[in-house]
Amino acid sequence: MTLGPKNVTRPPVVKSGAAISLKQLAAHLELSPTTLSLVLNYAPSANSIPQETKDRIFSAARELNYRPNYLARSLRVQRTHTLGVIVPELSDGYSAMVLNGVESELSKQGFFYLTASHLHRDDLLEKLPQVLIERQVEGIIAVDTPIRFEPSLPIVNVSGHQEIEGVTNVILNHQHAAELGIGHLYDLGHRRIAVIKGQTFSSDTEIRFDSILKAARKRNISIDRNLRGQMEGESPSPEVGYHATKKIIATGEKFTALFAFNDVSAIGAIRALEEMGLSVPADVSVLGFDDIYAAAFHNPALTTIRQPLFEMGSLAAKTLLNKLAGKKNGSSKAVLNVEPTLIVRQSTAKAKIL
Amino acid sequence: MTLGPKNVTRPPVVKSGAAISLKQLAAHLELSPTTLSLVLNYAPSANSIPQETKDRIFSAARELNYRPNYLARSLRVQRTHTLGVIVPELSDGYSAMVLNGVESELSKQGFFYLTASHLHRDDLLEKLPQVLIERQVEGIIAVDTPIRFEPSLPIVNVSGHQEIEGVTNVILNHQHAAELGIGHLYDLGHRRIAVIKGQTFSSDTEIRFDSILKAARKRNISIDRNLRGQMEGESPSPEVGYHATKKIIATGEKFTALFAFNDVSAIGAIRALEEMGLSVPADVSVLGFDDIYAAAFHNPALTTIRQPLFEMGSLAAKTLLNKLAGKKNGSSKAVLNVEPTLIVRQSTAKAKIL
DNA sequence: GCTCATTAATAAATCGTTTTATTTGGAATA
DNA sequence: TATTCCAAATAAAACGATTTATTAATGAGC
Repeated sequence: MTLGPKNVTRPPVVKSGAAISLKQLAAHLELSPTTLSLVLNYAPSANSIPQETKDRIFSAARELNYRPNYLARSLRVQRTHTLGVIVPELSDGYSAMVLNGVESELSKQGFFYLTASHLHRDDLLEKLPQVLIERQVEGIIAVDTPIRFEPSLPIVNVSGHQEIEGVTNVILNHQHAAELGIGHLYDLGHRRIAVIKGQTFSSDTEIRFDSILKAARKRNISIDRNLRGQMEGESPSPEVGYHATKKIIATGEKFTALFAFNDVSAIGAIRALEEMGLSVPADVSVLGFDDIYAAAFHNPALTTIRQPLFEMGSLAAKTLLNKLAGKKNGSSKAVLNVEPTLIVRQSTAKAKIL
Repeated sequence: MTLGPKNVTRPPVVKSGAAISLKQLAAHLELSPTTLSLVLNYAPSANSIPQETKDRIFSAARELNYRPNYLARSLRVQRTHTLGVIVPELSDGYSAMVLNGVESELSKQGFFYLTASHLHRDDLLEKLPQVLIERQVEGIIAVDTPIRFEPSLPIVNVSGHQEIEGVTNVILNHQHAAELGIGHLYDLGHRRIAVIKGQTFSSDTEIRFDSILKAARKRNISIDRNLRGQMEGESPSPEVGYHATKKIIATGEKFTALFAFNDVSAIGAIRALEEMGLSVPADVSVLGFDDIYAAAFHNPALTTIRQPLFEMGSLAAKTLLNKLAGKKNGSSKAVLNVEPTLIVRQSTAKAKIL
């Protein structure tokens, strides 16, 4: 293991020099801006221009480090190659993962994006799309965010469940997810299952809960009223899962498994259970949702329903870019489904006989 | 707990209507664009214009939903109110936290930002600043990212350690951090301490390691060569900490405490230790770094050196905006220090007698 | 009745590109 | 010799705003 030279400051590779405009470059070459523009953009009409002139232009552009002003170009060609992305907030792992997928796709296609967080605030939910539109984004990707405006440009909503003209929703197959989760617990012998429901502001809250109830009913399991927890508060920390679980325990109702709304709340739930002297998974199995990074390395490692968040992000981006490319003709689906996966780790085990 | 109506699609609040330009609005009012511009921007020279006319303008703008085109305005006034932010990647919690702080400050001041990930790739490290500059960002915030270009605009580097003209580095007081960490372990009686060193591409790797050695030496502790682990590979998962720890254990050299490069690697380290039948903290104390969300809810909860990542992000943003505002005069410090905090949780305990 | 200031507005230039339409000089054609 | 065509380039308009300079009409002061 070599330590290597420390605090190396590599010589910068790119020389700077004040920005130079096309007009200045043209003056320098004693040519018109038109000619330079045609040549530099490989316009078809530039093939009447002799190679020698082209070479002069290219090499001067390189030497004087000419960089076209994207603002001016965008204004003229009416395309910004920029999207807006609206998320609840950046800190919660979920958004960051989706964003990661979005970025990976956009960067492939030369697009950039402006990020904005709405923090669940109504005023921002209304204002942010407006200011993004002022900034001439070509489309908007919303992540777990309610649409409070009439879309005047293409929109893809990750985990959106509203049916709105012009909005494509990228959503998880929740029925399948619930089948996987409840099926897994059922197969392990669990019959008394607690469920933690998400915050009211999460788009997936209702459908996830309903799907779970349905999957349970299918197996003749009913989720006792006392075993239904509710996540409350804004915090994106495990605390909300912790408190919800404490409340369930306080009812005295017995259960052998707990299906959390997501991994973060599952982690809080485990803490609450262990504080009460209950061991996971020996006494109670805990099932998470999402499969965030922390899930695999929690102790015990979380069994969870994986949402392909990165893929959902890149799918959203891909879809939006397609919408932009295929003007009009791409009537584009209103819903795109992605499939969940059951990831079995250490937080679930055979049910204890009550 | 009420379930509430499901799948509510609230009526959109903002009506759309195709975008209208200033010129069109002016035509509609039978006034010149100049007049509208002066009035709408509250220009001083507009106070000769009678209130009645102003009212007509304002109400027409509202009714026809006039939104100034930010591109056109930016081009004219030569300000974009946009920054570029370059991060290694988005998924790793660290960048997301810093970004969160950046955003919170920028949104206060009406700025937006374009995010770009360099993925530790040399070509991107050189290209990204260029394309951001083409897009007329007014400054760049780099996060844990080496500067490979001569700065032609204001730059703030979070966790940067290169001394470059025009670049302000926001850095943690590593000497203090090391004192806190080693001091804590020392006070618990630990004398044989393993240290996991960061990946070579992390800006903080060298200084953090050196500071730790120095703090140890000050207490007459030397860190055995066999107890120096190295994180290897690109992955932002705990796996790299896991493997580094396995290697240390394999040397057979005994130790009672381990100081990890960060929380993610600390989590991997704990897994490796437990796999070898060593209990944390009973047999080995593990100390993390950063205090990411997962730290508090890991099992055992991580004792860690907290970096105020959110604050570092907002400080970086604030500093950059100040640089932009105070043209020339703000000779602006080259280094801004922020202070670490020791957060004691459950992963450290009194040293076992060897 | 003349000058000057004020009010209410506008024309035109500008930001840095792209694009359409036009010009220029020479060579080929009839 | 006049016409047409082509190569090589340019002028000017446009994108949608802001800003500087200018105008036209009115009223005040002497």
